[in-house]
Amino acid sequence: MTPTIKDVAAHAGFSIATVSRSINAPHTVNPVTLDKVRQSIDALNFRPSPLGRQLRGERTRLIGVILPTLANPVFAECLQGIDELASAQGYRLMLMTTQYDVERERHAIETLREHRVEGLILTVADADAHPLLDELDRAGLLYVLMHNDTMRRPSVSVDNRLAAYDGVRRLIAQGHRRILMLAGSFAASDRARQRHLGYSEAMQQAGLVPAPALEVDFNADELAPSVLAHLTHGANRPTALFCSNDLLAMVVMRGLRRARLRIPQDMSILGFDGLAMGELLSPPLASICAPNREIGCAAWQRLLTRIGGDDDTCGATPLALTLPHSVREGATIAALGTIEASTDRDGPLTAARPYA
Amino acid sequence: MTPTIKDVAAHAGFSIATVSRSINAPHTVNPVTLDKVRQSIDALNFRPSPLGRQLRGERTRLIGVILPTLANPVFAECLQGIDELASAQGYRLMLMTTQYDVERERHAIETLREHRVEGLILTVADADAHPLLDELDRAGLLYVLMHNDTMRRPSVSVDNRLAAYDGVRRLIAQGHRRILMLAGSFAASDRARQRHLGYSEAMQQAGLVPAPALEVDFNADELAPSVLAHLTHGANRPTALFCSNDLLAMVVMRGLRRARLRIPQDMSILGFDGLAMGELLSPPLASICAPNREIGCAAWQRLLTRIGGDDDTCGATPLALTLPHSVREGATIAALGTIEASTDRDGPLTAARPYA
DNA sequence: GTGAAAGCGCTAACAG
DNA sequence: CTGTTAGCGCTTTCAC
Repeated sequence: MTPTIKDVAAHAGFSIATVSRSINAPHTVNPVTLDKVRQSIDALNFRPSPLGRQLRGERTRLIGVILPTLANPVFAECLQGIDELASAQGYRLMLMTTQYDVERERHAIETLREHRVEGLILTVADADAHPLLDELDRAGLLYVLMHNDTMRRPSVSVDNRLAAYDGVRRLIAQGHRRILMLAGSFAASDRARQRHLGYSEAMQQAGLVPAPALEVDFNADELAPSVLAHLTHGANRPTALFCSNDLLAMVVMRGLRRARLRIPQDMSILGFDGLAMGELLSPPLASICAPNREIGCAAWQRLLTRIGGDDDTCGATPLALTLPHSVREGATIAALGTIEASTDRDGPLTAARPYA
Repeated sequence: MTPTIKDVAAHAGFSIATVSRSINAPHTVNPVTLDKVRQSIDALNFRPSPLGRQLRGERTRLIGVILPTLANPVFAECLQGIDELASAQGYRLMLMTTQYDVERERHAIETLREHRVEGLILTVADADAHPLLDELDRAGLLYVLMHNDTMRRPSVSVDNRLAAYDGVRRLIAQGHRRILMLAGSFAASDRARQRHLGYSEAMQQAGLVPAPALEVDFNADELAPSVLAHLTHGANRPTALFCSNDLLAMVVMRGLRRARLRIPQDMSILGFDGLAMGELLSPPLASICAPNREIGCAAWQRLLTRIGGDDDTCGATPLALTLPHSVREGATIAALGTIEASTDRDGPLTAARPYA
């Protein structure tokens, strides 16, 4: 069916070795020969099979990408970033999703290893204590994490703690004092933990009392009554919500509306992710923005560097690459009419941060 | 590094052939031998390399997926559907994106063919007259289109014309008479054309005059002044907009708001795609829903059937598989205060349709 | 500058 | 039931 190197050799009247050289090291072959070979290649429309090369121990030019889901645009955006660079540089993507299931993570890693991918770009639920990643380290298979917030492994992410801190400070600066953090069912993820830490720090620094993150079911059509009670009842109801991601923020906004709360008059909302879509909402969603596409790009670049052999593990490059976040203003946040809290001991938001 | 079949053979004290058989045809091998081999496999943690198999001409268990972009959740949802089924059935996905660029489509198809994928699932800009697809037909490489609306090729889609027709009828039933269709920069796509046909038919059937689709720049921050003029000026301004996809609808909604138009009081909006996200908007976006995940699933299943060899090209199965659409109610559509048009000669929306 | 031949990991005849 | 062998498409010594 598809022509092989043999066909070309026969057609050109040379050996397969010469054909191979014409492709991989043109300068080592007689220009006249080269020309004939090339003509045969064109005539037969020959393209060398990656399979042969791979088997020969060459680089497979394959990289594996493992994501929790594509339903969250955060990951689709990362993937977009990876794909743009990687495919322009001649690498192919093998994609697998895990639905945050550790067993599927294991399966994906195994499968991709079998396919001899040169490296892995992945997002796992919790990176720090992850036996599979330890195994990758041992096996010498290169990988770069995206979004996972850990110092122990190669990763590209924003500083989730600092980002959350910055965002919550914004809420506080707007006069909010009773601020609650909401998290999805994967509250156990390293990101969510870091974000909660940032929230807590911002609160404490303002003399406020941080609360544990309130877990919200992502997929339910309505907010659970117990959650709604937390958000609406009593004089101590929160005036602002920090949602651990944008999708959650959108679900919460819908839930609040159904409960006849107005946004932002009755409740301010701050998301996390910076989904492009959030800006199209009404009111546009205020969010702590991670540069998702860039995270994908950077992850690819780090992987490529490492594949290239520049093993700078012990060098200057830190394991965790932190990309800058930003806080996107949005009409889902309103200043609290009466500034209840003047406890802001730290001056304007641009003041010194508690940690670099 | 990774153990090969040879290592296992040596470890177990048998030939590689026996090891191979133990894996691929266990029943043909002596139980005692089998047991030993299996122990060696476990001991060495051996997993057969797909590369060897592939080269041997076996099935690669690879399928190629080519999508315009992942920035539009429509395609991410399709991909999700494909991935769920395919990876559960032991197939791997190689993903490439094209940004609607024909040259990249060509490159993607070529690349994936080189990798000996067993089939392709793809969405192209315009399927009918697509030389690359003709070439696939000739070459005998199986493929299934998603979302492309053509009768000439294997595809899974909704009936874009009928769907648009149904949606626009809904607008008409609400009293709207001046309805404009908006399309993105890929107005040339087969889908967009079909949707415009459906729009036109619904209009004409109600005695209204369909207009050409108004092209809108997707990525601009604001609506172009010329577009805005169309939408707002004069007594003949439209009261309802049919947007050829949901992302466009969202951009348009934002543009209208910035121009101080209220939705739906000043303008009704109907989208197309049924993005889950649309329901989280405020007001929730009315949309013509395509079952995107299911389209992905169905495309995979069709491909699998064809790979399986059941070449029913000449059989009963029609080339184009049409999945049912639905019209999602949403608060972006309001009934027109004064029902200007009682020209609706066709009674309720459930009446006979112009084509099956 | 070119060709012959080995071998990557595996499967599938074909012998034994 | 098991081993030997050839060969998938390719790169790469090693001779010539």
